[in-house]
Amino acid sequence: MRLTRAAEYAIRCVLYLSQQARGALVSRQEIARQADIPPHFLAKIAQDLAKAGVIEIRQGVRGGFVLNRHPAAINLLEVVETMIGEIYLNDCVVRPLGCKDSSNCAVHQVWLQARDQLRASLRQVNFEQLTGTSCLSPSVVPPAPEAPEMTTSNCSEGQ
Amino acid sequence: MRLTRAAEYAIRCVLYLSQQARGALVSRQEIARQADIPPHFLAKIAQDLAKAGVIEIRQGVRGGFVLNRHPAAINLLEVVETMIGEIYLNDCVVRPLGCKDSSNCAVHQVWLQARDQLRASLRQVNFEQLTGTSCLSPSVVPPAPEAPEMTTSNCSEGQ
DNA sequence: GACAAAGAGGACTTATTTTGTCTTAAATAT
DNA sequence: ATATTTAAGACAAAATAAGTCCTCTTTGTC
Repeated sequence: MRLTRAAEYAIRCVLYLSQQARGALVSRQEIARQADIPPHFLAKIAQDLAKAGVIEIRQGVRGGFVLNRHPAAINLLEVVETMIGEIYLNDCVVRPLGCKDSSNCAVHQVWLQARDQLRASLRQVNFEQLTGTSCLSPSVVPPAPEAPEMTTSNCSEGQ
Repeated sequence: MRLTRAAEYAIRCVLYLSQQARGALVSRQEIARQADIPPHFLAKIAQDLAKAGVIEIRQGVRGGFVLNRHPAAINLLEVVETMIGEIYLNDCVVRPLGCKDSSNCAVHQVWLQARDQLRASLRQVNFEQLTGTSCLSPSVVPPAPEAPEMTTSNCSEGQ
């Protein structure tokens, strides 16, 4: 019942890109370092994000990732579902054939509605909104101010 | 991001008991058979449900499980969280220490709200409401009418 | 054109969680 | 007493998630 790391990392990656100058190209290494994502894992995640049209990948010597759209045009649900597929909370929802008559099954209905509600919530939030005050905000993460307690603590993480 | 089988089974178990006469004692074997739950797995699940005060377990020759409260007094959230612990959708929510200032982190807030919404939805539903028309309803599951297509198809399952 | 830097793509490994089984012990009705 | 039924917990298998590695391709620079 938890978000996967891959989805977490994807959020952080897009968030970091959203905080850069519009159209800025950022290397994988930089993002990996700043957002605390295993570099090779980030490579995979980026590929998925690129397929979904969220970012553009530039190969070659001065390669890296660029945000493909304005942060306001990317919502949280899209990034999450790019990584984990369409959200569904139990099998009954995704395989209605298991129910003889899903539309009449009360249990089914509850989960279906909960899922829709969750998806709607995430869809409402875009990355422009998130850039304001996130734990990855420019004022918080960069090189390292004076390391008050924890060194690489980002939000949407915790450990 | 999915409900575990254990939680699914717990829902089916409580649902089945809710559909019996008030205070009826049902053997583990019967529940396992009717609700299509691996018998030994059901034993563990029942223990958790008993600890949570949802059911009572009677040992010995004519042993089995009894619903401890009226179905209207048991909500879906309680059964689910008995099995999987308190719902949280990402680590940031449960470990706010990972954020330097969680209350200001926009990402954190979104997930927190989504979680609360989900929990509220599940809390609103009790098992009296669910007994009406579920795929485990008495008219659907019992011995086996004439087996139209699928033999053991319950709701809140699918495969 | 050759070289070096950076990402693509996929195979592979490890870790973690979930699911399920089995075995021995305890309770209880008859 | 005995047979039945669950308790409790160790153990095994399977599934999923997380992470790493290796080879290939792309592209800027000299």
